[in-house]
Amino acid sequence: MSRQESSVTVELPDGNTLDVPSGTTVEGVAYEIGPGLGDDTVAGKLDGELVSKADPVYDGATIEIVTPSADEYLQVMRHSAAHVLAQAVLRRYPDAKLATGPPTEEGFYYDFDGVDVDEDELDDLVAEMESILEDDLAIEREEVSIEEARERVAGDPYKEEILEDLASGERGADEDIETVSFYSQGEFSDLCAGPHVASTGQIGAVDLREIAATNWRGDEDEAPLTRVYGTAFESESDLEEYWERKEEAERRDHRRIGREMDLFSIPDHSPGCVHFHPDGMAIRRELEEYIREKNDELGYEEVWTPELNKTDLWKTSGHYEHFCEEDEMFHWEQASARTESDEGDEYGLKPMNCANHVHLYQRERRSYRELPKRYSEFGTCYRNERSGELSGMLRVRGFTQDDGHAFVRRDQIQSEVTRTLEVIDEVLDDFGLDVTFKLETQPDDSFGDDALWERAEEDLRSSLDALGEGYEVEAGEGAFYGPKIAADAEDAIGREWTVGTVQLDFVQPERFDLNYVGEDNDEHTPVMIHRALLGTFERFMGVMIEHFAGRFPLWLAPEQVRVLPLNEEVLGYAHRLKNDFHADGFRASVADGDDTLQRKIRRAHDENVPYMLIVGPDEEAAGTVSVRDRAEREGRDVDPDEFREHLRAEREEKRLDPDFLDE
RNA sequence: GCCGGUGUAGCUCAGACUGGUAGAGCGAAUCCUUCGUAAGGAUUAGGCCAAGGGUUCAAAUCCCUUCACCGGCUCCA
Repeated sequence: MSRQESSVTVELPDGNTLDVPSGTTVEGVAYEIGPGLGDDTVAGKLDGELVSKADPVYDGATIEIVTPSADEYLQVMRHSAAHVLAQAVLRRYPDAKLATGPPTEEGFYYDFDGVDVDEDELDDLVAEMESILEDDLAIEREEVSIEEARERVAGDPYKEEILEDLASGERGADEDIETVSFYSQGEFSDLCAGPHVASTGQIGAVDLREIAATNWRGDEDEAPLTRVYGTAFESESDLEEYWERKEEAERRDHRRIGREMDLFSIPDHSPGCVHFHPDGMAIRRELEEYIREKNDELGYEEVWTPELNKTDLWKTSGHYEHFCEEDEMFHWEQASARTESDEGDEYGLKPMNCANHVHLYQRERRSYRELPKRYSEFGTCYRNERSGELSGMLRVRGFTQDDGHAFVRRDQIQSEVTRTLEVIDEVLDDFGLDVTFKLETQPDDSFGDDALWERAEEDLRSSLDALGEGYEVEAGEGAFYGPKIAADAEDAIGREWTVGTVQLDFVQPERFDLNYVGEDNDEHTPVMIHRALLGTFERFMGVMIEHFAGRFPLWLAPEQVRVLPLNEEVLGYAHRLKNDFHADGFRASVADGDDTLQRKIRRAHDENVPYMLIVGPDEEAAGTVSVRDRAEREGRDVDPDEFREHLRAEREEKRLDPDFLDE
């Protein structure tokens, strides 16, 4: 292929290539393809990166044209909406200093200094923004020299900083930069790489969500800023739909449902520590039993080790150093007045279970024939998470992991990890959860040498490949002792939470000097695999509550069947039915208060009971029941034995929704 | 931890700006009602207004401190 100085070649999404004169912009390429496309061009993507339509293309780039029908359009529009917000804020607060205002997954935000708004004023700001949209101001791009840009941003400390970073090539700029771009609309102008829509009128609908505080560059030591969150959509109806989704997320909030269904509480006297109420514990017990079965299948031996250890243990393992750096370990010197010794011993609450399992491994001399040696434990750990991090059951200080450690030979790593991943996949599938695997690699504060890390990451990669489900890589997110695979489940609000994990650890076996006697009669160092299928019972239950919105599958439901007697005459029949369910291990009750039937039904629905059995004199006489499920379906003249048999199957197969009344 | 907000009955919230006897709905208890597929009626009980300090003749209300929670930032299972 001959390539001249004056032309560049770009690759189009369909795989074809196009030669255009050097310096041609994204928009120029679009016109080259077709005038209609050119007219529609809003922005472009060069090698996947969103750029302005005025950006020149470069040789070898893969180019995509962003038009109003593209997914990226929303992002562009929201970026423009952020500018409109800044413009509106400046109209009301002329002295405000602008920091940054990017689009986000859900909308956009803009950070300001010198703005003191409260939630009540958001409506006024929205009105101001809407008037800017109505004015349909043209959004214009301007390329200016660094020198001129300096003059323009003079007195705006944050913009000055951004500009200087750009000028010195620090913020991702790969070449010397001579010019920067400004975007302006009406009296407003902002240093910005773009891209943007052509005019403010093209932003369909905007709204502001909330005010939050942040710091310049997200750094606590930097200046505090006020962040205003908003969102924008192409139409009012899309915006309304968005708010409905937010409301749905709020209705599903596990803290709200947990209180309403009386599942758990986190009292002020133990922040970050979940108290499981009887109904919440019923769910946890099911989860525990389920995981025990899985652990049995995987060949784990269940153990229990204490929460309290001397910190010496954690100093050997490296946890002490790691956790104390962030002040995350609960530890103290225990005064020893009784022994009159000068110094007390230092104790701590375990932040992880692994060191205790190492002790169990280490107690005996191990042969290669014993490996993999696997210990599992529902171990309760404590970490002193910073107060601002705590969040219901999802982020806590005291938590119980469905933990397990496998001590393996190097040649066993891949099959062991793959098998564990398969089971995690299977487990999360039983809950109907979408899961994404992430490979998290060596962090900055890692222990152990790089060659070990490389090898460990390679092992995990090949296990993930063997699983064949695809995965994402998160660089630098691994544990300090080894890389890990995180199984992330998505909650109702679209947040992803790490539930299961598999972590490789070459470091602790060395620090504890673990070994086994190999076939060759020499000592070898085993590798530790840390893993959890659900992660922690606390977090997993929180995710479950939101995922099911409190409408748990039969096997997890705190109350599975409620018998609703029509009147006092049939109380005896109702209780006999309930006792039959109890005999089958079901959680069942009789609504024997003096409420009306309608009221009893209403309550059972409010409490998300999967099945209601309504019985009156007719049913008693016929020896039948009337079944109603929480999806408001009804079935009359049902044989109770047949129903119970169905229930056993529904429970056993962990079906997600009551299906006795399915057609 | 940082920035902002909130804390009143078991729950959801009025009352606070402008200091002057603490309110409602739901829930609970009791009684009436004995009911056929999402709220029958009446009565009663429930609060050291998060905790501590201050201002004042007087504080749920104004000020300060602490604690907890919520939303972000940052950090993690």
